[in-house]
Amino acid sequence: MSCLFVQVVLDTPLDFCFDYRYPAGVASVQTPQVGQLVVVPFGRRTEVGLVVDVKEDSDVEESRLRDVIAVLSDIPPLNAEWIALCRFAAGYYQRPLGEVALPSIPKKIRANGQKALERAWKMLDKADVPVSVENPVKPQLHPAQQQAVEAIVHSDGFSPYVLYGVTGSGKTEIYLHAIEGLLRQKADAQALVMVPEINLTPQLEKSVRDRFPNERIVTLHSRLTEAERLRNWLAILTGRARIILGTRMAVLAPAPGLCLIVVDEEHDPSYKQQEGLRYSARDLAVWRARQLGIPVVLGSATPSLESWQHMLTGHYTRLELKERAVRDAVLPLIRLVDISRQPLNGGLSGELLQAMRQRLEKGEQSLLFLNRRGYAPVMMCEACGWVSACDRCSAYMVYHKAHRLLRCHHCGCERILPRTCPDCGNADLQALGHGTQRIEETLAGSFPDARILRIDADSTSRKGSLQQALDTIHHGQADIIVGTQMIAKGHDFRNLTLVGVINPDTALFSQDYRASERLFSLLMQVAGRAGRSTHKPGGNASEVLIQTRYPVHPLYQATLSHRYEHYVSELLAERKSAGLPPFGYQALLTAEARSIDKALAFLSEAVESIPDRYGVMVNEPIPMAMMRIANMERAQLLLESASRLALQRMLKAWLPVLRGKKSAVRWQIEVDPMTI
DNA sequence: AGCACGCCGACT
DNA sequence: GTCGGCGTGCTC
Repeated sequence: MSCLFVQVVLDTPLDFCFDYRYPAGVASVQTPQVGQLVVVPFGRRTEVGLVVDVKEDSDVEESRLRDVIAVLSDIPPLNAEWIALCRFAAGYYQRPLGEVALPSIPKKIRANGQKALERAWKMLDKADVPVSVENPVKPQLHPAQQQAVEAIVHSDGFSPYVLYGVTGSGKTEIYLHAIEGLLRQKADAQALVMVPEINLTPQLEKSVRDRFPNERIVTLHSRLTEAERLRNWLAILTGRARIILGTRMAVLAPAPGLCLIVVDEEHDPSYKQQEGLRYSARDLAVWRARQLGIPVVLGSATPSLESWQHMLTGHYTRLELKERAVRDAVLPLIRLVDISRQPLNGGLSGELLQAMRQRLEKGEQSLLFLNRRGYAPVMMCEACGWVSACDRCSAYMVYHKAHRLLRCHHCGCERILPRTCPDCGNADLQALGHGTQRIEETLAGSFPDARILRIDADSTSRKGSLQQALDTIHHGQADIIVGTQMIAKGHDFRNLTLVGVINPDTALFSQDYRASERLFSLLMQVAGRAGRSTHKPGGNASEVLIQTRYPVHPLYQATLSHRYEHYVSELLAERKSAGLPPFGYQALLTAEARSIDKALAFLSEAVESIPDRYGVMVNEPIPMAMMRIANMERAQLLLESASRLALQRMLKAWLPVLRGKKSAVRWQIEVDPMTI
């Protein structure tokens, strides 16, 4: 009998597979199959790998071949579609297959934890029969929702949808109905719903569980314990879990019966992984849907320009929700407060303070949104001009008053605020600008009787403290909330009728061409926090006050109507004339070294080593906007092409050359970068 | 990436 | 005389 060989991928940065003999002893337990997990010797360790091919012979020298030690025969093989997805992601984002496929397999499996596996199987079997509950209440769909659900449920093959609707227009309800319709079509059907942030999974999970009390629902995100991850992953792989909820990593869930993918808030930059395999979970979701021939729903109040353009060209179908779903709930009134010609009180305009006072008198809540934590973004000596610069980064250290600390938000280093200026000894250091802590202080002075709650990364570092803060708001135990990004997404507050946006102008002049797109969606999102439920009779409409020095800017003018499309065509025209995404494709090579010259020199050499440009435009290497972080200086090289294929070909030919170069400089390539 | 082997400085 | 620095080389 001829010996069999298997080709195995392992979690290494090496961009190739390894052949192993598949000995008769192992074959008697289980015939070799693509997608199986096997235990193999690797160097002087043993590793778990994934079989990607079974063959009659191997090109590898006989003497170098080693034997497969064991097959993880309890675990059903990962199917060919899943492997193809990993292959695509690895190829497109220019990483080895092993770095895509293996990290998505639970660590307890890779560590060959037999006990953990047994326990997980047992738990799965025990909880396999959910208790039947009486039918959940389903709200009546309005016609636009009905239409959207019909379209999704009756999709024929690959069908990408942009579900475009403002906050509160009932997108979640559409997801729930579409899931219900599609799961009903096949007994083994599975649905995947992704949200951009881990903080949003609990509330999604709750609404899904309430609606589907008889289905097994699992989550997949980075805060699962290893035991949970193993259990959930097995539930997905065996088809027991019919609904999968998760963050971007869930796009790699090995669901054999996938029939629907939902990407909620599809425009959100969090869908792009910023380290390791730098994938876009939204793009992979669309690829996966195409591969499987299933519908994919991209939901947003402010769709990405990429999706919007696909919608214009007819590649994606537009499903639109024009009103808020709750009866009588209206969109908040947006007002621009011109702060260029008026004195501010601790960063707050008279109009905003007045509006807050009114809310306090009526017992309603206000929210101030400010994307800057800490007390003041920089400290300064007015006598000599000293500023609180970080020694290790090209950034200012932020003042945190509670601990009298200067803290660098980039490298994390801290030092105590000096009592006097380190340069001239002046005793009077000034706080410049406003962070959430300082706004909180100002408010405490202006509204001594109000209950003020600050929500930012500093106030919610303990586990569960964000949820606790949100509960405080829901229970009406806070009058004024001051917060960062963190509160912009998802959470709706019933008694909140005023949102103030403190300092959004910086994004208008950012180097990053995507900054204004992001600002728009952020403003729409914070506006969505206000007045989601029916207004009290006689009450005023909810209001959003945006403090700006540029009220005539088209971006702000477009927010007044809440209609993204008023602004999006302008953005698209700009992108088109500049050849920027979605009309062009980019890749970014970044290098970091002890000195900027070394990083730049590396990039210049890298340019020299390009074997074939395939017409791709290669820009000059330049220092990055944040040039130095933690004493490493960083430079970047932008590659641009009107053709995605040309860019891919160029990278495929070039990166092996680059990897072959021995250099002390750390570098990485990012395809479709989000920020440049 | 790990984890070897490999050849030069300060310690019991 | 050994412990250990991190340079370069390999993993079927």
